[in-house]
Amino acid sequence: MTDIEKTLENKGVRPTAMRILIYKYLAEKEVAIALTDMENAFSKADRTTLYRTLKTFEEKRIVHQIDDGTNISKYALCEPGCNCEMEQDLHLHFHCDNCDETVCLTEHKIPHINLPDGYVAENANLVIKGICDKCSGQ
Amino acid sequence: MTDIEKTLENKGVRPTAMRILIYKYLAEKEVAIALTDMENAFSKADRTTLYRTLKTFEEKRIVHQIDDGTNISKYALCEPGCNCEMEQDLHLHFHCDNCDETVCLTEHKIPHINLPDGYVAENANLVIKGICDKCSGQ
DNA sequence: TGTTTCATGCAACGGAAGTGCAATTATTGC
DNA sequence: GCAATAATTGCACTTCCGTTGCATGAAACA
Repeated sequence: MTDIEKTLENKGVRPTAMRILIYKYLAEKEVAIALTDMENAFSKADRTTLYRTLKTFEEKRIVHQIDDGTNISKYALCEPGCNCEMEQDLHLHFHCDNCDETVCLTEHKIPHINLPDGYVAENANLVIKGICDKCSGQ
Repeated sequence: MTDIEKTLENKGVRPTAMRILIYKYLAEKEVAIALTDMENAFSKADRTTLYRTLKTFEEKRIVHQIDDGTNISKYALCEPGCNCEMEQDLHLHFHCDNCDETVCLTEHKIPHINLPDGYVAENANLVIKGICDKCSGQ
């Protein structure tokens, strides 16, 4: 039983062949992945399977969904021990307008914001747009 | 010539009847408006006209686009004198998970973030999700 | 082994964004 | 005012993404 299988079981999802492949794919990518990206990477697999796998992973806190302002949902693996919903684990994301890739900046947490009376915060999403290190470096 | 017509002309768009109506609609709403909302409000007008008007307004800095994580683009009037792209005018948005409305919190600016080397920030989007004052008050 | 539960694949739907083109309206120059 | 030009609006259509229903297949369980 591999590490990935253990991880999946610990999170409460059955480690099927497909899911292990998808997990591996997400693990080796350093950028957030859209459903379309997965379709291209797994041309044999069905769209729905990929979709539902991502949803399952999200539900079980294996990945977190990222909304980078492109109106396309993307996903990235959670850090070990991350509890996505907790304020201390909410990190910001960077979207490069040049290469169109989105990355997690996990070490940059979203600062706490004091809201007006009556507003109750439950989640937060901060996306910085600009040019990423790879694109600006050249 | 009304104030709205002057505003539109100053921003470089011809103040047609349709555009004045749309501007008024946006002005009297306190929440961010999606294209679908406009369709319902202006059942006589064509979707494309509304769509393109919003795009024109956005281009001319009359409205700013808001991405609240619902994967539906919404729009709200810019504050007078606002230059949406400038860091000092980037305010945060609040999306209520109960009533599904999104509001600008213009007095709450997005805090400056120090990015890793090589990353160049050009824009930022911060959305807090939770329960708004109207929904939590009851 | 038979039953149940879960995962996968196929087909289709619906919503939203976007585009091409024709028709209409406004603006400009004469 | 009138023709020529440019901008705006409306209609039809396409594309893309997210999502769901249903049938099949594989795994777990009794």
